[in-house]
Amino acid sequence: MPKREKLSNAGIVQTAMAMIDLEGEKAFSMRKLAAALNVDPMAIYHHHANKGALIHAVMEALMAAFEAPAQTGDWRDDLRALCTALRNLANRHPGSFRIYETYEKWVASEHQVREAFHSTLLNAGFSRRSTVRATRLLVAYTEAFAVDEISGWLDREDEAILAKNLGQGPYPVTTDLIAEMASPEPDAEFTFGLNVLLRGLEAEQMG
Amino acid sequence: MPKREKLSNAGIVQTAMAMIDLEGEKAFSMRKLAAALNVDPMAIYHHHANKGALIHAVMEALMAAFEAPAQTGDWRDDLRALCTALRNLANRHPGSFRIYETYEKWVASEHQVREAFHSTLLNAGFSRRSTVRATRLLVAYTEAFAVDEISGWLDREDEAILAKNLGQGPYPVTTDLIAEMASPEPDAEFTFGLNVLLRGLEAEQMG
DNA sequence: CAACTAAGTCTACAGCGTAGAGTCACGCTG
DNA sequence: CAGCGTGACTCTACGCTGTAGACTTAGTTG
Repeated sequence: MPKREKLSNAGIVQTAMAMIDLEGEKAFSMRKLAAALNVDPMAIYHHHANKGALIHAVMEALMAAFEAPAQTGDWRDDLRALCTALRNLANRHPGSFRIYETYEKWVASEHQVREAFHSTLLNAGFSRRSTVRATRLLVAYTEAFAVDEISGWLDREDEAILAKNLGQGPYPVTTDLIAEMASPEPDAEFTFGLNVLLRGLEAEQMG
Repeated sequence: MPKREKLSNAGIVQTAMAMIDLEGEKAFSMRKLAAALNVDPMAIYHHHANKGALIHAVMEALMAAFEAPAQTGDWRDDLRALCTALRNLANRHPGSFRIYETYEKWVASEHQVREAFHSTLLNAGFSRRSTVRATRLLVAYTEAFAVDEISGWLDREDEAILAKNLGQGPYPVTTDLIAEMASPEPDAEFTFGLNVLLRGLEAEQMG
């Protein structure tokens, strides 16, 4: 009998997160996780109360993996860096992030992310209320963008299919814009939104 | 034997959407749907190939239920109205919208939504590229905001728990902002983001 | 050594999606 | 009118899921 590593709470979470990121949430099951850990399915229940609790632990680990960039003194650059870090987190953990996007429960470690936005905005002179609202705005945009990105952009093949389907359909304007919609440059797409947001926030900061 | 209404493709989808909106995706199953329709579970498979196809039909119905407001001539007002309509859709169909937010497959009827944004922005004088990008930005923000909203804002009770947890924790700035985070006015929150976006887009329109 | 505890295993159950075969009522053709 | 095909629905059954509860085993402490 080959001696096995002892199960650890964190080890289980790490393996679970890896499986979810690779195969997606639907393909993930306690039994497959147990098989990957070379362990009886029920063994996991000695470390996590049930599947829901395990998923919650994965969410905590996900947000804990956020790496806040150092502040530079330029709040625009800092916010750009923060949003980019969040986007990078999503790309590193697509499956988990997808769950996070519509996760209902409060995840404690996500306050690490909020803290970074809050302090940057307060330092930039935003009011307390605007700081909270701007954070919500920036995080909402970044997360939704990242989820779109994870799901994959329209590629040339999709473009052709789409063109065919929309053909002489009821959406002439969109049909006409198909070429622009098939974007090969997600970075530029992301930056565009960020620039619009920051320009809008500059005005808010003054007012 | 009580005579039953004949099953219809659309009727099934409608019932399924209602169940998902009321109970959430996790609680939804083909067997429960069949029970609600007073029918054998397998009967559904004569109208939809499998559960995935049924969910897809629900997604199509969801986006088809988007009601585009009439254009007024003021592109800012029109974009505001479009985003609000999208937010309203989410609130009317919280469970389905939550699925939509991270749905990977292409949903044909969502082009109805894009079409409205595209034509408004093009008419306002945005370039073709900026039109597509601005649409992505506006839709991303609105959808993510709506999902947050659906999940429920921090209420007074959460606020107390949060305050206790963050107590003298490692997030002093966020802890200090708890009062501002417990928002009783989602409309104001949404409008704040919208205003920032539109101000940022005005600059883009000029440049 | 005995007793307790924690970790892992085994068995079992209800619920899931759905394949495949069977049943039944209807409308068409001869 | 008889026969028959066809499509809608039902029944049974299979493999997968999460997990409760009893059991086994290893390690620690008195």
